[in-house]
Amino acid sequence: MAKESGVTARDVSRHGAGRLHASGLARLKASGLRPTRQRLELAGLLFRGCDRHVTAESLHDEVTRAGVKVSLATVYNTLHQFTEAGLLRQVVVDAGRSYFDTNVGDHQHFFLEEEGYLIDIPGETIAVSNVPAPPEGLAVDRVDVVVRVKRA
Amino acid sequence: MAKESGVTARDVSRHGAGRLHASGLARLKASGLRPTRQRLELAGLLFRGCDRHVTAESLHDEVTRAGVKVSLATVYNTLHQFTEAGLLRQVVVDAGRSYFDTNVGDHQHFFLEEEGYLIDIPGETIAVSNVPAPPEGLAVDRVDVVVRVKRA
DNA sequence: TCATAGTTTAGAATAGTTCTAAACTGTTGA
DNA sequence: TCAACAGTTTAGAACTATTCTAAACTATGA
Repeated sequence: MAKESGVTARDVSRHGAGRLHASGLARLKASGLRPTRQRLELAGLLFRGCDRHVTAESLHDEVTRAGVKVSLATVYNTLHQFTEAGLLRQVVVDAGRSYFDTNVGDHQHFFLEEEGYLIDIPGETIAVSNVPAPPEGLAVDRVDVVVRVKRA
Repeated sequence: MAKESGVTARDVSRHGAGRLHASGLARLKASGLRPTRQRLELAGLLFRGCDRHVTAESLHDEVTRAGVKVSLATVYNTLHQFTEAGLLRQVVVDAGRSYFDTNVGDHQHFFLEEEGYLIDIPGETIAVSNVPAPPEGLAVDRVDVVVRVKRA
């Protein structure tokens, strides 16, 4: 048999829950993260195409429900590593729980507090103007806009 | 001796750490909150004029350092009651810790993550335009802007 | 002054997250 | 191919911020 690279077709079919696509593996490699079973499964769920908002717990539930065993600690580690690598963006809308967004482009959010639910607002949509210069010695890192909404 | 109202001059001089001003007492009364020693002390610290940003812990430290004994649970209760009453506004900038702002008017914030430090940006300064209509069944409650800054 | 409803509190409990150290696994080089 | 090693995962402990509980306390109105 040919030399095995880190992840084989056998691995994929054996742990197929989170459809491995090129993008998951490619993203991991590009970030210098070893393509382990756990990271591939999580990447498979996160990057399967549509933009997603997850919490550590929601993602852990999801991967578990898919029949894959990944510890909650690993989910936390992975979310942070992916964020570090620029594959995810952390969204702060709730003191007490962290959300991660697979859309890392410039955009903002609607946040439905009652349900802990986020909806993307494309970056070109909202315009924030006249942001004042920050005090001496500080530089703007990012401008976050959260449109808090309620059931009408 | 004349009938004592809830809070006497004696109370004030005895527990004087947080200079009782009309505004603290008046605010409590207007909100239907009993002017207890604890609430008056906390109101005294919070509403002494300048706008302030506190966390439960920072306020608890402050009141404790002032030589006044108030439990942390009471600080939490009080911050929430004041918020409920519209005397404070809760600011979400950090998943994991809640900030409360004595400025309840329309305004936004600089947030220095490294130090957990907030700076007000007056309401008229920043303009947020083209906020899209929220999805069917939802109504905009508030638009929060957080300008995250770093030491340059 | 008394009764009562509202308030405070210590300490236990909880939620979300991070840490630890031991077991495991992907990768590399021979 | 395989040993060795660095990187990874994990269970469970630990930690932080916060909320809960139930008993003691206090402001208020009669």
